[in-house]
Amino acid sequence: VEPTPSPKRPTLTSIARSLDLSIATVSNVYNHPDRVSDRIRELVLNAADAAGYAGPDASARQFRRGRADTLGVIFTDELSFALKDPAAAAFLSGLASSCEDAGLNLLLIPAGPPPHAAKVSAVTNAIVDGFVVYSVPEGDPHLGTAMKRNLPLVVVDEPDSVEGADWVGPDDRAAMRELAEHLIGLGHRRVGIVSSRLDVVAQTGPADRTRWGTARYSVMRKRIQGIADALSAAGLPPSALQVEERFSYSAEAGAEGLHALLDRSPDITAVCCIGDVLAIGALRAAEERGLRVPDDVSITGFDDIPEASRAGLTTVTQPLVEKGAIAGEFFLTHAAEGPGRRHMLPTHVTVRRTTAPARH
Amino acid sequence: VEPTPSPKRPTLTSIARSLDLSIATVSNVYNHPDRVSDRIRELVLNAADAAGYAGPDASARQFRRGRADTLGVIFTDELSFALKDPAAAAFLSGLASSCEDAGLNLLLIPAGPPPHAAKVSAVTNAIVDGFVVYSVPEGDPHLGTAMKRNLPLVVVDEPDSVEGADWVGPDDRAAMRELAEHLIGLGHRRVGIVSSRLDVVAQTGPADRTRWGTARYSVMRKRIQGIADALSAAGLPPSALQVEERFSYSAEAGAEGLHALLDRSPDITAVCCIGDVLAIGALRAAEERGLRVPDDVSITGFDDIPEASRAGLTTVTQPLVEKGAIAGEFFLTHAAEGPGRRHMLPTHVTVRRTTAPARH
DNA sequence: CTGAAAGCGCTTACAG
DNA sequence: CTGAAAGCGCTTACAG
Repeated sequence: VEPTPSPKRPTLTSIARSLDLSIATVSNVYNHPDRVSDRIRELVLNAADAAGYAGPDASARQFRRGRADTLGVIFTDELSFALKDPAAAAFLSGLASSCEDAGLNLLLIPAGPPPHAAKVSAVTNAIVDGFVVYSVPEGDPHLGTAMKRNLPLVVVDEPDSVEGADWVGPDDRAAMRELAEHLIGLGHRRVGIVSSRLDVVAQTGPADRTRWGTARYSVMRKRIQGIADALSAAGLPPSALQVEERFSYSAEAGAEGLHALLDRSPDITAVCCIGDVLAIGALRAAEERGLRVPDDVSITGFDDIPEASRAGLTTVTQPLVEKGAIAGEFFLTHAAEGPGRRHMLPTHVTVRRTTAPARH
Repeated sequence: VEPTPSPKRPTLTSIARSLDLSIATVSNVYNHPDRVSDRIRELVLNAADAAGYAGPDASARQFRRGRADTLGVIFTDELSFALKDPAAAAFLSGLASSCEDAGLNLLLIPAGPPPHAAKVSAVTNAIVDGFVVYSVPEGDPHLGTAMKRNLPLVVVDEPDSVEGADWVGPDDRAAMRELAEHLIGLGHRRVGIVSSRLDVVAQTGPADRTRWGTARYSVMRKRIQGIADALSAAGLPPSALQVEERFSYSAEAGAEGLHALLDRSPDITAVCCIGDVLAIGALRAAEERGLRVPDDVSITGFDDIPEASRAGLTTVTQPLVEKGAIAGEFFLTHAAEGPGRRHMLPTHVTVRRTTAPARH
């Protein structure tokens, strides 16, 4: 009489042994059902069921096969932060649609803000076939870690040029310049900008040219640069531009930013927010001050999230969902088409109800 | 003279061999740096760098250790779909915040709508330490697969009672009843409901009592039931309630729903949308019809997403981010506190600017 | 259709 | 501080 097997977690081996079959056959039941007789298949499935065996262990399987069928996504911020941005959610939604078609899972990797980076990054241990890096600052340590893993890498938005990576994003500078030209055309001569943090080293309040000109968040830098380009092309002095920096990217920050800007420069007639979420908050802040938009101040955003159109916000439209889909495609076609591809997303200025001629 | 090793991907073993060290020592350099002399550590790290070795292979490591440090999240819909709902994004954000603190990654598993379920579910192969299932219909096959894996399981919203799982969600029925009482108090006697799909088997158009009473999406069922409760407690006949079902959960669907409802029952004075996203669309549809809200029609939502407050929507407020955080906590404390816990989320009716006395 | 065998790359006691 | 050895659970040619 054999001893009854101890009540451990069942494995392929234990199922095989209990049935006096080889593990190869049991494996085939799950992986190549057609290579196995009906009788055996049923036998195995029943035994598995009885033993509470849910099929081959996922991590042993993945280890053995060498493919994770998973794409890792790295965000700038804490995940919990990033997901509050509808633009990021839209991006993720587009990415998910590429992945679903290919049967890929998405692993969200909480990279944490650079300060945390002393510890081993979750990027090191992520079981993935490649990475999509969403908008991280230049020199980000998680990006560095991802690069070392020698897996396909797709960078979204920033940093601008990462060796061995594909890239997808808009031309932030040109897009924002076009928006500023719209404003200048309306007669605006004093422009304020509300930005979320420009650099890894936090700073709140007015940001001078040196500060924003060397920002390691290159998307922010370029958007501001685009406005500066337009202003200077119109012959306006550097003082025509005021930048107010906040730490977070939220409606609250946008509201604070607008207040700060108008408190210190009451002659500002147009406030460009670096993103729609900030602009939504700025709209509310203008109302709090008893200012009518657009009659008293013009306010603009960037991204064109769904709420922007409902709020009538004038903004720069970029294809957010498509951005995610393209990032997914880049990963999927990485082997065939190699790294180094760049996909510039089309943008346009969408004029709605928050911009109007400057009041003088 | 030894042959130079072939240019394969470097491994712990190849690094060890090239340095004439044991693999245990090389492993220690990465896993227990303190157990290793400075000299050896540097030696190994340099050799690894030169060889392009990024550290122990993630999946071999995970296989060996037996812990994935990853939580799997299963959504009802295609992921790409789910992420368009700000309530889901807020939930995920809360979940991410619990996970970040614990150093867990989040694996988003595209479960796909039930029709797809014939194939092997991604749930089977997901390398995770547990699952959070977000609002799936009763009898969902992915949920069944997840249950079989014998891992900690947390169910959010629905289904209602899953054996061996923890649960977190609001009391949908009571919450919606309270909202309906608010409406009845304002004199409304004919109420329309716009719902996204009620059952796995799609159907668009009017949903009769049998349809919604047996809906496998229990959240929808309960919310409708809550309104029916209030109406019947007020002595109103079943015909006081009209339900319009759409397939998707989107602003467009909400707009279509409102139009359909008012086309067929022009005497409806209040439209309850089963969620805020639908309500946002219904608001727009009312405008399209030249109806003033709330003077001509009252419109309500459910969830209280950020945009709801900006739109002035009267709705049921539930703590969305907290819901995610609690789901994360449940997973984290699963071992200690065992399954079967239920956390009922508090809700309240938030009256804003889209409800007013009924026009007669 | 079924099975014996090799081996994926690593970590962990344990011994020295 | 360093190393020899066992083994995690599985899949895949290959042979019969």
